[in-house]
Amino acid sequence: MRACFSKHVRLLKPDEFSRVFKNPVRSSDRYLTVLAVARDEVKIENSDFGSRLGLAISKKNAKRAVDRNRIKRLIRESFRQNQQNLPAIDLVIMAKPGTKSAKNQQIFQSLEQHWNKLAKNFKNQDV
RNA sequence: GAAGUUAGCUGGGCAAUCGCUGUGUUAUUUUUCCGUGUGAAAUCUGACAGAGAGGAAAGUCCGGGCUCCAAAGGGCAGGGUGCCAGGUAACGCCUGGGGGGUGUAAGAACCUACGGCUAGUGCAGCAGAAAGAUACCGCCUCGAUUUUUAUCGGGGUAAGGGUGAAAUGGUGCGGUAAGAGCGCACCGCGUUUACUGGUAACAGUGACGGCAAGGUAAACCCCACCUGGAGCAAGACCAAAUAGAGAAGCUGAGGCGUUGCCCGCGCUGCUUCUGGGUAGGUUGCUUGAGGCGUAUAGCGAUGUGCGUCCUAGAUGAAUGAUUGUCACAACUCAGGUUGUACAGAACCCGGCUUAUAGGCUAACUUCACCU
RNA sequence: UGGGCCGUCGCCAAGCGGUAAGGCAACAGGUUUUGAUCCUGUCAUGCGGAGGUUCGAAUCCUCCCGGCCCAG
Repeated sequence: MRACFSKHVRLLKPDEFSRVFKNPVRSSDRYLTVLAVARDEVKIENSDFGSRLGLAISKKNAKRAVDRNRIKRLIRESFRQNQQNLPAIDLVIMAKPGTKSAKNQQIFQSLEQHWNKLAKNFKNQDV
């Protein structure tokens, strides 16, 4: 699988977002909160397997547009590199107030921990 | 060379790897249409080529284009601007000039909401006699009482005192009962007037007025000029749906839209109940009052001619990440370590305002040195 | 992205050119055996910030800062 990031691996519609917010598995640390839900079986039949990503970076937590853009880009980059390790889930990532002052490497480390944690969780559920 | 002032430009560079979003070419997957040409259209995934944040993209404070409302029409109301001339698509912007003010070692510079209180109305707490036509103290004079002092009453007076942010031109001389532009000289003042210069604002000179009662228009207002409303979530197209149906009620001088109101104009029956049901996509969307170079007119803003270039177009929202190296800054004996301003397009332009590390250039002023 | 509104004490607020009302809360005192209620007093703490107009700005004007609402 290629490490690409195009439209069909993102959450696009309000319905998809609200489905994640409704009943999520949480994973959070001081920088980010990750919400995850297993994907619908029916929809998976039509498209390819894999996880999908949605971002929710509020103006409250990162006031400047530059910061918001930076956070989103870092999350996408990390997701792109790690998506082959993830199960078929929908993710929503939210920023916390401390995120904007964190360095790029710190955010990457935080994200990797989240990926590992989620991968373990969902494998256990399947078993 | 140093310091200062002003104006303009720039906004880290290069390389490697992995990605993202448009465009073009090409291959491929799937679908649809005509109907069977290896057509047309859409779609998916690759490859290659070339492109991909700003000077403020920001604040949304002005002005325009564009779109709809009648390609906006009349009146009132409302809003805006306010020395003069020019520039511009337009402006509350810019350029040049005038008046006023600030400031420096330097008249280098900088700032300026700068029409009209003699059209009318209003306002000025406290203090003060008085804040708009004024006599508290004081000064002078007349009358009465009185030996005088003094007291009371009538009148004149704004020179002096005191209050205030502000008190009716200033100084001197004359003049007077005391005073007063009452008169004169100088200075100041001016919807007065003549001449000169200037397109004009205005400036200068002379004469005249005797100063006419002040301040405040970012107070109402008056004058002159400008101004229709809403905004790309405008609007257009495609598909679904609001449908259609039934019942009841209301009115035709009605309802809806167009601006706050009145006209005018356009569309049209309206309301409630029953029942049923929802989904978005495409376009607008980037070639423009465009950039660059050059010639030319102009003090300048800017205009004109010629040549040349095509340079983001996202939509849960692309323009990135990592590494190396160079540049700069801070720390450090060195090795090295850390950091690199303000900040992210959303229909597009012209301004203004605010934020901004560092670097570069030019002009002017003063000082120092050399010839 | 566009359009609109608001900042006055810890909270709710009036005032809109002339010394910034009032209520709640807080604090102190009184009443009471104690507490609540009630009474009296205090509240130097405030007009979001910076300029300007004015003799004088919370109020008028300009520019910023912060917050809220509406439009798919």
